[in-house]
Amino acid sequence: MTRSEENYIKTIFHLGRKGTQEVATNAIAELMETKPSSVTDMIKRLSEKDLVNYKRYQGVSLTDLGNKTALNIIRKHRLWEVFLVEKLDFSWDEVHEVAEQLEHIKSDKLIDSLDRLLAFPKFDPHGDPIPDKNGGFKERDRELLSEVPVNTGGVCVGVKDSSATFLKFLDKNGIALGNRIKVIEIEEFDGSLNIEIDGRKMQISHVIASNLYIKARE
Amino acid sequence: MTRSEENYIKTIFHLGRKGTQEVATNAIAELMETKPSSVTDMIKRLSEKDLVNYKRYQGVSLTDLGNKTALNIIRKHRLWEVFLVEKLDFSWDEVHEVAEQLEHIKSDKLIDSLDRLLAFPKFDPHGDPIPDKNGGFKERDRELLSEVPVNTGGVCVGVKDSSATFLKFLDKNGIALGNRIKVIEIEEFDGSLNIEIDGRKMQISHVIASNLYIKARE
DNA sequence: ACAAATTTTTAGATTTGTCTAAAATTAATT
DNA sequence: AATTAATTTTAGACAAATCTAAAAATTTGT
Repeated sequence: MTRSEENYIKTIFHLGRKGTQEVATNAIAELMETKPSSVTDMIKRLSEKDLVNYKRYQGVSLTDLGNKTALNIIRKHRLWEVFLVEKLDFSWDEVHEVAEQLEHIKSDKLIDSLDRLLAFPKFDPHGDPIPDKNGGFKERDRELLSEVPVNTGGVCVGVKDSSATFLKFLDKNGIALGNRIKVIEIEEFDGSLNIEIDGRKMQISHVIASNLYIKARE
Repeated sequence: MTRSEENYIKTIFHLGRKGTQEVATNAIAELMETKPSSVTDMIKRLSEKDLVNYKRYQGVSLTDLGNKTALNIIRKHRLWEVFLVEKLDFSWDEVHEVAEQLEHIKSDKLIDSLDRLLAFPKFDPHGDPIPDKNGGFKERDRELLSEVPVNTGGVCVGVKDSSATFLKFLDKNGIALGNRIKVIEIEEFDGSLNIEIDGRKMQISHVIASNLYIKARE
């Protein structure tokens, strides 16, 4: 597998999660910042290799092999992210770019040893689950902060948007994974929330709340 | 810099160390297991980028920029080797292949943090020196075991041949960096050596001795 | 349902890095 | 010094991955 093929597989995986639909050529092109015609070319190659199911004009989906491949790349990406934060003191907004490179390194021994060094972490620095060697992982029970009613709350366990911009904003406002968050009031007018976070009161916009996951209430 | 360009620069650097001569196209092709015509093509590209000095039919040498580039790649390669051995329990014959991939990862912060994690090592697992951030490094005073006279010795500090085959042979015979080696007798007939290594007596061929470095006698 | 808009694919070109085969240059040998 | 041998370069071709521009298929809107 070339680096480029791996990137396409990964993108198709991420787009495939959302809806159960086939993934559109244009969606892939947009996310990868490339042209639809390039996507079509690559899809054909991936189809030859039995990594995707493809019928002209009908979008694309991963085969079992493609799915397994995607999970392996994601496993590597997320393990490297943990490594960068835990061992090299990277902040959570700095890890993505480097992990994008490291995820393509080919060595089973390397990744298994890394897993061991990190004590087999189950989640990456953004709260996303890390697939195990066989591609298995359990999506943690969680819900968006914007979805819970007033007077409930929970521990912050992940972010939906993991862009550097959003993560830096959270840092600046002292919001991090592990914080205990409780919704005090929801503003009718613009949907902004008054919350209590680790004892401290603050107000956040609806957009912020809709990108923060808290552990689901049982 | 593309991966391929980096590999050429690295190869030219290694070949350039040996003699002070310009490096021959054929030598590069042989070491990289590619064709001379491909080498010529690439040399032209590197020349355009001011990484090598090149005159047709006259061989090639690194510019200052090329040299700096080479040292940076070698720094990364050797730091990753230390990481693999120290943190991930790789053996010294397993590190090269993976380090060949890792050396191309682009992130100054990554490599500086790695350097710190490893406590700024000065030598890699084969005893080769690790250049610092500015490309500076001191070649350790050392000599080949095959060059020292009877009854002298020293600590084993490096290997000349770092192929997996040779390293595995050393493992099998209990020879490792840090061992104290003394030459007891040199066989006239085939140049093989009777040595004492960490108290234990053994015989090694001339070829073996000419690939083991010991710390130079003052 | 049919025209318009959108999406997707094809066709042909480009860049990088490689190759083979042939030509040019340099080195070696007698 | 002239011929042979070895090395190096050129010329032309190819695969991977991309692009632009145009054609084909699908979806949308009225």
